[in-house]
Amino acid sequence: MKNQEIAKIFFQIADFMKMEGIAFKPQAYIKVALNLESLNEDVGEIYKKDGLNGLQKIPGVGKGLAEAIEEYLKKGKIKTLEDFKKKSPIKLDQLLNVESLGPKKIKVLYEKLGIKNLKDLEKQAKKHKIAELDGFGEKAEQNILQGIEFLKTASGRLSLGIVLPIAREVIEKLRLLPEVKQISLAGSLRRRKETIGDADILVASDNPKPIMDYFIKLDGVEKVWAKGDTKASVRMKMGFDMDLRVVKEESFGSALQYFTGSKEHNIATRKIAIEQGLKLSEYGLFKRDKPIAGKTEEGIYNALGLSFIEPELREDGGEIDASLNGKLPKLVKLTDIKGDLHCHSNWDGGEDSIEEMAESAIKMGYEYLGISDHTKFLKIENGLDEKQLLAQKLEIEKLNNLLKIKNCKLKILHGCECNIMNDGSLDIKDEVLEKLDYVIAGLHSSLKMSKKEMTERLIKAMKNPNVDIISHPTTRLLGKREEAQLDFDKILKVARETGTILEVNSSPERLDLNDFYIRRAKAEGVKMIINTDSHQKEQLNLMEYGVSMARRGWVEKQDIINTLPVEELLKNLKHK
DNA sequence: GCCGTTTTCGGCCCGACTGTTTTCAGTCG
Repeated sequence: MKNQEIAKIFFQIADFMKMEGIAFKPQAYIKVALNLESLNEDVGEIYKKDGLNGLQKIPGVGKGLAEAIEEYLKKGKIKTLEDFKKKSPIKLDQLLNVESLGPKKIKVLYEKLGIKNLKDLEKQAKKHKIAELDGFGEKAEQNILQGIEFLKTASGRLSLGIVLPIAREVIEKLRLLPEVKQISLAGSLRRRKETIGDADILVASDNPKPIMDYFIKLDGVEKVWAKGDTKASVRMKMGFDMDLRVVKEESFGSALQYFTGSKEHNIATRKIAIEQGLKLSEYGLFKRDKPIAGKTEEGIYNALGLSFIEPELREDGGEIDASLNGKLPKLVKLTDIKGDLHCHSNWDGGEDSIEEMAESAIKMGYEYLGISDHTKFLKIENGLDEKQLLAQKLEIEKLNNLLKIKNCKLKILHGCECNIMNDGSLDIKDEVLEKLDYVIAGLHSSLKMSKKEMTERLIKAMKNPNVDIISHPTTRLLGKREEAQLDFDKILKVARETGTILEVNSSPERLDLNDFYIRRAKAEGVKMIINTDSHQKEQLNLMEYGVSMARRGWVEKQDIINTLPVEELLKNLKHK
């Protein structure tokens, strides 16, 4: 898929143009780059099918950019970018990562000091050459040096699982201040993107000063980037930035809408406002200069003729049209989840016993808990063999009897997470798999196979009548391991035909399937299950992350089988 | 560079904060 490559080039061209002071064109490139990034179809395929005309059907693509895409498809490069690079040897994408540097300043740094890359930048800053320049100063030089340090220590975005709990802690502390009338997460965190650049928090108050003062002195704060009357930005010790913004209560809804984004969603909603002769900003929705909405987000959307759009959908991925036409999905909720089928016990080296896991599940109000320990191929995880699985079955029957006597509604289901071998066979004999309540199969080894081999391997496993669920289908580890090469269209087709359920793995380091694949799976009518892959009882709480991904994938309750009561759930499995 | 039932030309979302500019440009979101 060339989409991402072309998007990257368009972003680079836009940056060079900004550096040259070219107006408006950069936005045109950026818009198309964003659209390409989120496009489900391969531009190469579009071009093959419908040529330049097909390309021009992509929003924002006109004649010029269609030809640029064609040029890349044919030659693997785009002359516009090559020319920019020839004209200036600046490593623009590298330098733009430095906080406080933009295209204009980078241009000055190159012209006056010959700075081309991070190394030059650091050298000149340490020699105090930058502070001497017109338009720069001591502060600017310090900020550059700190920006370089940050780039060395942290590599940009952190996972949702790290940032969300910290941001929630900060919110709970701020909420205690008497000046705070309302408070909410905003930005990508509220939209629950899988990785977070910085955490945004919005507060409604008439008296911001004490809030700002308190915020910049919070425990987790390492450095204060900026602090004004209504806005402050700090660096957290955990390696990400947190922004706090305070607005008046009458603007809280419009500010929340604005700061939740995404940027593309905001541009789209503002356009709708403009079409209706209104003006939408973070301060409210205005008709001439009179506010007609702003207190609540619902009020803003409704005044624009839209029904409320859940934050997870606000990516300009069709949610505005769906809202206009009353076609928004009724998203699955955490409280819809009735149980968790991917949990490990101390039988395979997990931390807690089946009984302890069950106790936690009871506390969570679950109707069922599935124990699915690793199987024998995974020696490093103490994988169970056939004999151990049968012994485990007896133990679970015993525990279920005890639960019944205690009048507990929880039922423990017995499964396993068996290993899909290189040839697509499983590491546990079918006659034992048949005796379990359900079977999960997962890829855990030889993850670098070719696309064709990997796809065939997974398809063979899905065709096994004992395999109900495929765990973490793409095997990616966020920020650590690329997803396996798979022909996802084929996988979806076979999943639907065989009734195999795909897992949405809630572990924050996996989030696999991700939102993009989830939406495709739903579109193909493939059923999914949201599991935690818990290796200790506390991890049962990670369910919300998987639910968030599912919501970002436009998924409704009926698409997820563990929203069903236990008898219905079992009926939806291949296992009989 | 794109787009259009107000336009094929003239617009393109909009505001806060910083630093060094004595009135605002650049950056960020």
